[in-house]
Amino acid sequence: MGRPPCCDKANVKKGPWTAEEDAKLLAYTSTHGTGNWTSVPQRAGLKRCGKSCRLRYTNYLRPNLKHENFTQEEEELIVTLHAMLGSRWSLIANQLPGRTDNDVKNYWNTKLSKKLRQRGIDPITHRPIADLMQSIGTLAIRPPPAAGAAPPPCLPVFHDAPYFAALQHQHQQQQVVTHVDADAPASPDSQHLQLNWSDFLADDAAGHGADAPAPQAALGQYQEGSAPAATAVVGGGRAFGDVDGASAGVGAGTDDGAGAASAFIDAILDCDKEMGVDQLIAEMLADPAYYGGGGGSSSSELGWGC
DNA sequence: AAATCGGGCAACCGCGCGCAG
DNA sequence: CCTGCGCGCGGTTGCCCGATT
Repeated sequence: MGRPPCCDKANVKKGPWTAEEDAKLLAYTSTHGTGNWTSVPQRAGLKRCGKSCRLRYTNYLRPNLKHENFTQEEEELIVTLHAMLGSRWSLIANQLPGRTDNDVKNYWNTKLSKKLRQRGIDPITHRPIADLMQSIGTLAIRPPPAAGAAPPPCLPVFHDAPYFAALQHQHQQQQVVTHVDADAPASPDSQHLQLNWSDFLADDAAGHGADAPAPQAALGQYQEGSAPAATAVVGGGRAFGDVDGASAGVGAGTDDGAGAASAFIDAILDCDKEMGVDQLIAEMLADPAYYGGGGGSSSSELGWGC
């Protein structure tokens, strides 16, 4: 499936770029700009796929790119944004001047995720691994559905009132950890920046509790650009979506049980379109309640870095 | 000194989305 | 409305190089 190759693979060079190729591409883009990438190889005299040219330019040749190591502040920002956005590397990279999505992605995969694991934090959900295991155990003891009932959903069923109540109570104790203090105990403490997603679960319950049709309450708050609602939505969404294993599974719950998880997805998509994610991120980062950069804790106080 | 291993990073691949015809 | 195309994204691969045995 998918679109056909953008170029004749038999006649294009692959593999590492040479200095000569770099010079040709740079010379072309500096005089003609980066318009139609498919025509760039031919015009620049390169036997490369246009896609390859674009990648080389954006990840390596583009002006103002930083090639030095990531700073402590950048590390913290990446972890914070990953907790909010997940693996949306281009959005994260947008907040890091001079960094590309590939840079951020590689740095996360090779360094930051390992750092988090070493601190006992799941790099996907940003929650303590011990809490995650406890959550999985709680889900596992849920009674099986009655005969003839719909197949079990991939996600917790939020309109199942007793189950929801128990789950909500449990998650009130759980938090999304966005910062790791290398010198502190692994368990989150009050000094660290934490994102509570139980708030969103509460919104979800209030908005469409036992049999309400749609998660409008939480979604509405998010669309207004409210930092607390938005942050809580993100935290809950990541937690459930990734525990389940794939984002596709988030929407695979029961019809009216989409609840928190689907509200999260809808909210993200709607906000991307309607208000621009950059603006949202800026608002969130400006709020000291959600990111220490606005005041409160400095990098040194957090002790980030190993 | 040679072989092996593992980390880091550049590059590739497949897919979704938006747009124009 | 449908189709094809270009772009951008996230996931993955594979090479390079330093560390270790």
